[in-house]
Amino acid sequence: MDAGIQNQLDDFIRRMGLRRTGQREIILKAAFSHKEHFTAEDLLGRVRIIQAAISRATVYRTLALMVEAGLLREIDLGDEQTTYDPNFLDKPSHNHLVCIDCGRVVEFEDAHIDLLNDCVTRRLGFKPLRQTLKIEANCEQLRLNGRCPNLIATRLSGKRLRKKR
Amino acid sequence: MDAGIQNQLDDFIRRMGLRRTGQREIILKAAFSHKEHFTAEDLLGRVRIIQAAISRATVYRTLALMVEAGLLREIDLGDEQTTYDPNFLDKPSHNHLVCIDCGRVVEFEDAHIDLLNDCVTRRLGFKPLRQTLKIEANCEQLRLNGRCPNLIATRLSGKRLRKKR
DNA sequence: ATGTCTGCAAAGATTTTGCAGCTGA
DNA sequence: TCAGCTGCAAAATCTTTGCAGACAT
Repeated sequence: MDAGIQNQLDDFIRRMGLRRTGQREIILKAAFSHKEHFTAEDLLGRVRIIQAAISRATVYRTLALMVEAGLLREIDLGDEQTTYDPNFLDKPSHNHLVCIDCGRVVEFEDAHIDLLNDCVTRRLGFKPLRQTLKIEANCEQLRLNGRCPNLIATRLSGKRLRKKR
Repeated sequence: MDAGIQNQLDDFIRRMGLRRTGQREIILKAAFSHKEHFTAEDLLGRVRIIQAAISRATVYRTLALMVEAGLLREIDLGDEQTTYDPNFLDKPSHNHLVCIDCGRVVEFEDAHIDLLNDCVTRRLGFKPLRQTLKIEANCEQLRLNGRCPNLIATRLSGKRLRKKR
């Protein structure tokens, strides 16, 4: 994990008159230990591997704190779960493409998209702050070759495709 | 409500081997009686005005049915509520702009955005199916004039700004 | 006739909260 | 010191589900 992230949270904590605690440090580390998106429960799982004694409530509270501090963003991948994305620090305006076939999520940036959305927003009389673009698409490889390499990987990993319930 | 919507649901029902019921008809009417977005609870409220005897469970089940049939789409306006948008039949690829100041939601279409996203998606090796774009922005009028006409309207209507809890 | 629907209430899943004791500044 | 933090369990939300009777085809 980038040390700068720790500093950013510390800054936020200081600015808001909050406290640095061991729990917050561990939860932060857990949240940024991977590039993958995660749910609250995922994060609790990671945290419990590092140190078992942290409560679910604290994880939820720290999650809200990290979102508030701008370190994390909630994203909607369409699978009915509240998902957190730790990659907005590195790529502040990235977008998501979700493969309908395998559930794989591709993150991508595109300056043209950003620019165009900016123009459209201004034309509507607003000053753009942030945009959220999700593209759902089919895997072209699956259509051409009859199989999607990611589909197999996804199944092996036991990850859910779409709907949870 | 457009009579075509009724037909579209009926077609779907027939195709899936389901049944036409009075409840479904009423719930459909309620859902498409306005252009506004709504939550499950909003819809139940509307339905209860028409006929009190319909249960919450049936509303939830019919909501899922209408989404399945492609009549309605779930959208995420960032207010932590599952919101349904009845306007995708009229404007199949419209986007949402949410005013951070007043919470107003502006729907807009833009062929350039659609085209560009299509290109980007193909370049990534996928065949685009649907896109979801939400732009959060500040009201330019508020910045320039010190007040946002919609802010007042929003407050008067008692609508929640962002966060529910 | 019979497979689908509905209403009800109970169950589920996820997230929040009240409170007492603990801890960082 | 003392306001903020934590853990726990209970509460709160929102949504789904099992079941028995009703209904559409």
